[in-house]
Amino acid sequence: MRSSELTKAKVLKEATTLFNTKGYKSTSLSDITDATGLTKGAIYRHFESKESLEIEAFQKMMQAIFITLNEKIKAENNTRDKLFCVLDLFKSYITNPLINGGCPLLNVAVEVDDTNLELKQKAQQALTVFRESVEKIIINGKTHKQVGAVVNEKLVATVLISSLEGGVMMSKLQNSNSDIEIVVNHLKNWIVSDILL
Amino acid sequence: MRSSELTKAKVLKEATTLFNTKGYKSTSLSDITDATGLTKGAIYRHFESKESLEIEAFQKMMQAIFITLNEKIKAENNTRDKLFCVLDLFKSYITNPLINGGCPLLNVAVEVDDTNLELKQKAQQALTVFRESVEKIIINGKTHKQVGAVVNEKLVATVLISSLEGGVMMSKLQNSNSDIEIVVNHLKNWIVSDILL
DNA sequence: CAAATTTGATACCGATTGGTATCTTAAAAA
DNA sequence: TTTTTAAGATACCAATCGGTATCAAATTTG
Repeated sequence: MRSSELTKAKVLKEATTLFNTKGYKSTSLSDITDATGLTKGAIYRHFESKESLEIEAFQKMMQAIFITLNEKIKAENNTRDKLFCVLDLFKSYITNPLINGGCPLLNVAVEVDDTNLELKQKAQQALTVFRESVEKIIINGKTHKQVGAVVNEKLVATVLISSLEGGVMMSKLQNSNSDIEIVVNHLKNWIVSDILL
Repeated sequence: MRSSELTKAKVLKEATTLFNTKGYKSTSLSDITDATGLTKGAIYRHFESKESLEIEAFQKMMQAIFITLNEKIKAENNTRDKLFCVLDLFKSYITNPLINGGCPLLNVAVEVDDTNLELKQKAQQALTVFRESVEKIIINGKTHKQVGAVVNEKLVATVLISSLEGGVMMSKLQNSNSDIEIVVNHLKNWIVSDILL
């Protein structure tokens, strides 16, 4: 009966892709049964509702992203290259997506309203985690004299994230790399000339 | 029979609000009949399908935004203040919304997939119109010696729009003005120090 | 091996979806 | 005023939605 876990993983994997490409509301249970070859009975054995499946899928995506991002950040040993990891992550949403459909956080943040309270809270938490990990790079950079002492880490994190999310939106809409690449290049120049010592 | 136009306008107005707050897919015909007090018969007399109503509603929102934005841009007589109009527009999505639900372009760009081809095309066109109107400010600024000749107008437009759209997303998710205000302040400083002569 | 348990398929549920045919009513044209 | 035309309400449609009760098969456990 070990295959039970495989079934759950399969559902989660296919649902994840569907939610991030078609949208959460637009993805029906039958979309998921079609993609997995399983039946509703199998899905509802592992998930108590569509909503909880949505939440698990979102959490799984964000966890995967944070884990690989943190690994890459840790692998670099200076502030510049750590920050560039964040830029590369967003570029990869378009050029070499780990998950199709663009940034899961952006997708949920825009789709969700006040009827999806729990999913919205998860997205808020994800944004906080993400922002804090950028701020941490800046703070550590100050400690190691790689970042100017007057630099405001909250401002840097907010500007980086907003520009990158907007860049992903634009590139996805235009089916083109050019917007996210313009944004990433500009942010690299900004980091080098205004943030780093 | 004069009321026919009023009825169509009423449907469009309520549908517009619903689409931009709940989302297009999540808004049902009965949501619209509830909001208007009309019946499906009345709605389908004026719109041939839900999809065409979605498209008309989106176009109406973007047109309203472009018209008021262009008026405000024209009312200013220097590059700096014209660019600041664009920033103020995005701040207003959160602080004093002309339409509830944030930026209609962002909402459609994220919700739409390749099953909504026509709506996606309209969103692409809207982004192009928007980008070109920012580029025009920069180009005119060069002509009037208010913008450095080396400034790349496409880069400026892309960076402005992406940052602002991302800022709206963040502020809407967090139910707070702070993110969009940080973004707007940062962009103002950038414009003054790097774009203007 | 036999018994107990879990898994997943089948068949169903009521509610809601977008959409339409029809008919009354109200307004415009004659 | 009468006729014609158009607007909007009613009542319906098949399809699909998320969800569940049930049962057979597969798997663990004893």
